[in-house]
Amino acid sequence: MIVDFGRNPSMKHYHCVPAFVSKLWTLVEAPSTNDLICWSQDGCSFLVQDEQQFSKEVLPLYFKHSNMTSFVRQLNMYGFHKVVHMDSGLPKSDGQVNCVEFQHENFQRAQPHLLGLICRKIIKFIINIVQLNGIKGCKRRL
Amino acid sequence: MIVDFGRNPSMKHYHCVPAFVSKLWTLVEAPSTNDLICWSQDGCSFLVQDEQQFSKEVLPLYFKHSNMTSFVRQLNMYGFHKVVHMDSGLPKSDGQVNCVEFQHENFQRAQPHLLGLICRKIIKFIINIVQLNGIKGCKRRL
Amino acid sequence: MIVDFGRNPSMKHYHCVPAFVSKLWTLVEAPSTNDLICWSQDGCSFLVQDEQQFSKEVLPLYFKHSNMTSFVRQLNMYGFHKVVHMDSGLPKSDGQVNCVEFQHENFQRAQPHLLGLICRKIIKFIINIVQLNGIKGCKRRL
DNA sequence: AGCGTTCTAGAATATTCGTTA
DNA sequence: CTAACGAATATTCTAGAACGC
Repeated sequence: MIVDFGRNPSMKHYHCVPAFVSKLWTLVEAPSTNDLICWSQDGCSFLVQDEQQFSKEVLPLYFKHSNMTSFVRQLNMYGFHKVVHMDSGLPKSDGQVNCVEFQHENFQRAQPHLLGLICRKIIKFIINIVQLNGIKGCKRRL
Repeated sequence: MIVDFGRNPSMKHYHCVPAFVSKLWTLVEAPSTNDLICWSQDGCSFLVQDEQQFSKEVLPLYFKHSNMTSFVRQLNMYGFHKVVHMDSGLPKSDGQVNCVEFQHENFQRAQPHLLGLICRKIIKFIINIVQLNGIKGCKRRL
Repeated sequence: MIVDFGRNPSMKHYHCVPAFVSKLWTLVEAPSTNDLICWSQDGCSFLVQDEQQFSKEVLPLYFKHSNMTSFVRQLNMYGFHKVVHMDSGLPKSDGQVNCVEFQHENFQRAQPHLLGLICRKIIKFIINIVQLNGIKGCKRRL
């Protein structure tokens, strides 16, 4: 397995590592955004320091949106879990920024070889009414 | 059903008309881009005059991409069909721009009340291996 | 039915109108925060002009949190729907702030008598007749 | 027992890439 | 050859579920 540590978000992603996971790794590693997103001290999780600035400035560099909620939906989709802090939900004192932490057992600093183990949860089923382009009709119209 | 024909892309679209169809209508109607996308003469189809310029300049104003292929995929998804021209496939002479034409029986000039009849083809099925967070385990970790 | 239009968030809420709905009405009506949350032009929906500033400055005045996601969860819980705009998700030009719009058929300007019709969705929980510890296990770990 | 807050998941559309007919 | 489709991930809006009050 190969992981690309390219400096810009246009790096390739390889077949064993989903695009999201590859981008996330690059994102957390990137020194230029370490003030907004970085590894935790022990390297077993990552921190987003200022959710609002992060979503508006960093997310669109890697994804087609700037919504923290979409980012979190993807994290959950890949099995990441929020690390809940004792003071979450409490009002912040002045100048204190919020801090969000997420964790996945196979997403750890200096352990890129584990990334291939992170997989997306598959949607269980979908249905139903298929709009047929004229059931007996031709599939091509001139 | 209500469709908003507002002049700018910030107008709403309502639940009976899918976002794509609502955007497409606005796009074809918009006078500012009539040189790139417009109704055909009889109003039963629409034309894209310069595929390249259209995809790079117009699409990102309405969608999260600038790829003609993604636009076409959506058109097919909603039951639109390409109108094949006699000279398609022939080499273009200098200065002649390509022209693409698409059609849907419920997408016609001055007939917005038909838009609600245009519906997306539903994906027929999806499968499979669900990553279980520990089958017997909890769904939430703190 | 009585609705309290009190100026401060400590107003009472009355039995026919849930606390959340009562607070929401007060919030939208309040002139002091009209730059962040207000009625739409036709009075059939309400707008949040700057999601980030709104969540940090206004929400904690009325609720025990400052998270937009919690606010939205409540809105959905009471049957409100987001009104999707055509340009949603597209990159904003300079100085252009995001705008979120929500709607409920019984939440309209100058129609407080309708508020009593807004009710919370009932939780559709499944009763586990037999407590199957070890099989279904706990759903949360501490 | 019901409401409020939080974390996670469901469900539908959107985007991409590759294949089919 | 190419229009149309399959299939997977991505993004969005809404709902499920746990827990505290």
